Amino acid sequence: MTGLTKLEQLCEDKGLKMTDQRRVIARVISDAEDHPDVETVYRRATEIDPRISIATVYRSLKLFEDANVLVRHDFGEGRARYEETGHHHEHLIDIETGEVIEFFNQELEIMKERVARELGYDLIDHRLELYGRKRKD
Amino acid sequence: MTGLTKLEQLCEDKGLKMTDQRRVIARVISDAEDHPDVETVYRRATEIDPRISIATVYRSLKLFEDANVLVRHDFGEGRARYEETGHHHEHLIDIETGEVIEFFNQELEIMKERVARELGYDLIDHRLELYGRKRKD
DNA sequence: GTACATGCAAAGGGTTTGCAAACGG
DNA sequence: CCGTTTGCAAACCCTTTGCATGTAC
Repeated sequence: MTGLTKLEQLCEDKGLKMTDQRRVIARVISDAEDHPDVETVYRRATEIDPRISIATVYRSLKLFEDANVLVRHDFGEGRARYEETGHHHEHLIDIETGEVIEFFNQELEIMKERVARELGYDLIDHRLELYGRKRKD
Repeated sequence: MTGLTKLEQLCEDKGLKMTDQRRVIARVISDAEDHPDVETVYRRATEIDPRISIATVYRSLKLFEDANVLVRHDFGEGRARYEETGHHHEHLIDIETGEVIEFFNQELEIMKERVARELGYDLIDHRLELYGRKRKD
């Protein structure tokens, strides 16, 4: 028996009605090692089950995002990318390949909080992306 | 005699052909205390001179951006905002009012560089935005 | 003069939505 | 069953572009 993915389980726990389409989309995200955009999720989903429309992909991803089981990223490419909610991390984007590298730096986290506080704000969210070129030496 | 704004002067120095429209758009940005989006630049520009189309605003802003006299920002609102190129700073966006507060923190700058280097990359660009709510105490 | 800039409206890319039909709990 | 979800296509928003006309240098 092939169990549910963690994402599917999470969705069920949250009481979301799980249609075949939503299950497939949840699995695609679960299986993704990258940070796929909507078009990519759509492509991968229809490979598994062609009865899925792009509109449903948009609607499901938004639903999952609102349920906090999924995080949407906007890397300034004009389209959104998604990944499963998990441990917090930042992204470094390789400007030559588009590859996305995850990293986490505790000091950076602390400093963001501090800067916001010093400006009189509670930090609600943030965005930190580094764009770099692989060092060739 | 009303002198040229710094931005107009910069554009002329770079050899850009300065039409009336471009001058008005440059002045609008120069006078802006905020980080106006294209629509706002268009509105302010047409108040000064109605002979300006939105297409020209887009084209001029892009031209100025390519000439590095202007910086484009994407704060994830689905539309671009612009500001004059100047001293480097980051932005904190008030999630309730949309107000943009500028800040600079040397430690953060150093750490971004370091993180990229440690991952084997040369830092080419970055994006750091804090989204906060004004502390009410 | 002539290459370049403009206005207009149409096209473009990503995303959302109205509606009737299909479906999950 | 009945409210929800879906597919489809049209609509949307921001931005870009083709073309004929106008203009800075």
